Amino acid sequence: MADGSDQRKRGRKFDQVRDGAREVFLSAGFEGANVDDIARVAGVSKATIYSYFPDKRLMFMEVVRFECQRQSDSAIAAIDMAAPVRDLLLYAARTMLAFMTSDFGQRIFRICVAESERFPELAQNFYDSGPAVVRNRLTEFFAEATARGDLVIDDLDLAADQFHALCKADIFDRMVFAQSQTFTPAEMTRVAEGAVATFLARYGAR
Amino acid sequence: MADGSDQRKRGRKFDQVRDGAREVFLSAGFEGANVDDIARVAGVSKATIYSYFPDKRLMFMEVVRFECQRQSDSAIAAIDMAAPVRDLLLYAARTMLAFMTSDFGQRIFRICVAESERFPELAQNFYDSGPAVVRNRLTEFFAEATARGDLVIDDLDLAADQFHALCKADIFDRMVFAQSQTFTPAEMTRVAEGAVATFLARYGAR
DNA sequence: CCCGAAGTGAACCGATGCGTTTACATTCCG
DNA sequence: CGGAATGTAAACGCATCGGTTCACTTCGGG
Repeated sequence: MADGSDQRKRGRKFDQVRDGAREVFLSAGFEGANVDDIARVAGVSKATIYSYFPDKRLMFMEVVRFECQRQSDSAIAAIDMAAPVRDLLLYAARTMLAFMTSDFGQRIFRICVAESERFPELAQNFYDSGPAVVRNRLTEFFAEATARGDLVIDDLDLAADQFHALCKADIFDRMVFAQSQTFTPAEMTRVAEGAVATFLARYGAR
Repeated sequence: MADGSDQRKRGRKFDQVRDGAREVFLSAGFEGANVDDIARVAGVSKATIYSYFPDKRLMFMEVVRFECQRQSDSAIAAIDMAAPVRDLLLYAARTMLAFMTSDFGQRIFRICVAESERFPELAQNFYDSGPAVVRNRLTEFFAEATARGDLVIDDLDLAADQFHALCKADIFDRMVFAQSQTFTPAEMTRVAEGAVATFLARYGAR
């Protein structure tokens, strides 16, 4: 209800502000982001910003909330429950790798870690609105595949976590410790296929 | 040479300063650390600090350098090349998990991620002075075990990375996204044994 | 015991950055 | 058109924090 597009008290430039804030926060973190920069990037005056948000902290929280919402909406990526196990796993591995190595994935991860003291629920909210959805879907699939006899899994949660972990092998450490930002398709294929092979060696039906 | 204990120009309170800086930097990060706090924690005046270090940045780098050195010295933990494969893997898994979940491990990881822009070589130096040592040792062991016929590994590096990744399953996400700081022995045993089981399912000789 | 080196504590400087204010412009809508 | 809501630009107050200075005290070796 309300006035048709959920504008409430937001002025005409609300989206500009939020998008500018998103860009600056994402690339500089909370502490590193400068409100004057946000105003400049958003193409808006600082007074306008402060007419929307009482302070920088709440502005940050709104950006995060909105971003989690966006992610949540798009994370409902269908997983074809009937697909062959190996195909599905490979698809899931590639999807996770693609997100993890994406610019957004890297930045949001860094922010979650860096601001975990200042914003304790940030990381949890982010995780719940995306990665957790995928993980639950995967667990669900594992349960069905186990029931069908395609997989043999005793600890479903551990299996899901192991698969996720296997997908990060090599790539993750290089991202964090060697500041590699880009990875070739070949590198990602090697890791994804390796993850599937190891996972199936343990949990595949003989 | 020099004067017996490598004191160079360092005054009597050099260690106090470095230890205080270590404590504050480790718990607050570089930006979050306040020089007056460091002085207070070190039990020293600010002027003394600035008689040792030209600025905060170099003080931070000295702390990191020293800490990497310490880690490097203690990371040469012996790995018994002749031990049964399963025992060795379980021991390695427990060791990695213990470090990763330790207070120091968690803090240093957070700093590496948070300050990677400001100090690009920080993460690399840290990694090289500890985790890389263990990883290389493990790769070496895998090569020998493969030569002996105890393991069947085609891509040694990927195998090492996968093992490392498997050891972080579940635990890592809970640390980063749910801010869990402590884990019960049972939780760590579950993950460690799961990692070894999955790894051997793929790479163990039949 | 003496003297120079090391350390102290507190005030101070300058930069940065959040948030406010004010005087003015633009936009929207009846 | 006309007035109210929305936005602008720039200056300002104020707190924080890195780094300096200075007058004074403490320490330690000859």
